[in-house]
Amino acid sequence: MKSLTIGQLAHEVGINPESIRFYEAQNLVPEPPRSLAGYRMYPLSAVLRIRFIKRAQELGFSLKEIKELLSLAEDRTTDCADVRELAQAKVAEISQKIQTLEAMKRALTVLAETCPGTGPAVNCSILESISSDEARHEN
Amino acid sequence: MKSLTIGQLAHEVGINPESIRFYEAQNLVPEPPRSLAGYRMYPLSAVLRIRFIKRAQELGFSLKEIKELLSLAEDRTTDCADVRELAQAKVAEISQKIQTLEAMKRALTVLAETCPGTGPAVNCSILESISSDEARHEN
DNA sequence: CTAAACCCCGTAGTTATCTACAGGGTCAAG
DNA sequence: CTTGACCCTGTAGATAACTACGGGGTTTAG
Repeated sequence: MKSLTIGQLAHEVGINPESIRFYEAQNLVPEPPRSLAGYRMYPLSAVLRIRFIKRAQELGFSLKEIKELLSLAEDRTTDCADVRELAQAKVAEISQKIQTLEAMKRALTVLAETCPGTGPAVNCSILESISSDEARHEN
Repeated sequence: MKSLTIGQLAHEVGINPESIRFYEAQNLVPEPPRSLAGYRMYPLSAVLRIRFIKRAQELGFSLKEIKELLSLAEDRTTDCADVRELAQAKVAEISQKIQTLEAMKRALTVLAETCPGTGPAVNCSILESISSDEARHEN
């Protein structure tokens, strides 16, 4: 067995065939050769490519960024620094998101703690606080 | 001046009129009375309501959740505990997101540090690692 | 030989949160 | 009384990353 149908490939990597076609349409996966009947016949290397995509997604890269990573990976003249730059930019972006979430969490935790936890909500401190706080950006 | 046109209200809270109509369509803001010409005429309290929405968004609530918060806030029989529960659930959700992001950040940081930072990317450790790592979920 | 399970293409729908038109009416200033 | 800034409705587009569907052909197991 030298090649895989789209279904076999999808099964192998744990996504569904439609997603693979979608990746193809987005130029993340090259168009594979076709069988006589027009079926996509994937080389085994396609498994690696899709795993790369999935792993990069887990690391927080968007498909657009993954496309960039893939073309860097394919270009023999790419310098490591280019790749590292993308990685570092993504780290910075993730850090920023974390900061924002931490700020939201702190603010909400304070609210939840202030709430008496029982009694009519008419004077619930959470609702009051949401109503009246002028955006205290802690980030 | 007892009421505001949609443009005045929008200006007052710093969003644009289209968003207010959108909130109305989503039942986050009640339909206001209309002028003879059919213009929306908002009571001053609409300012508070939209500020509530904005503040809750900053705290990480989705519009759907905000709708829930608003109806809790309006229902005189609501108990504080119901509100606190929503807040705590949101704190948990945010914590989870933070954890995921922390894991992504750690993994990516390791990659970026391992990368020599120069030289051909053919054997760039980042690309290699993305290719071969079997999803090491650290979360 | 037939029925299930697969594949094809193209288009449309999903979720969230708006934003942008198009094609009209209205109001205030000069 | 005209011009520009506003308002109306309804529909479509933006973004991400798929998912579903309709209406077909193909392959394979029994």
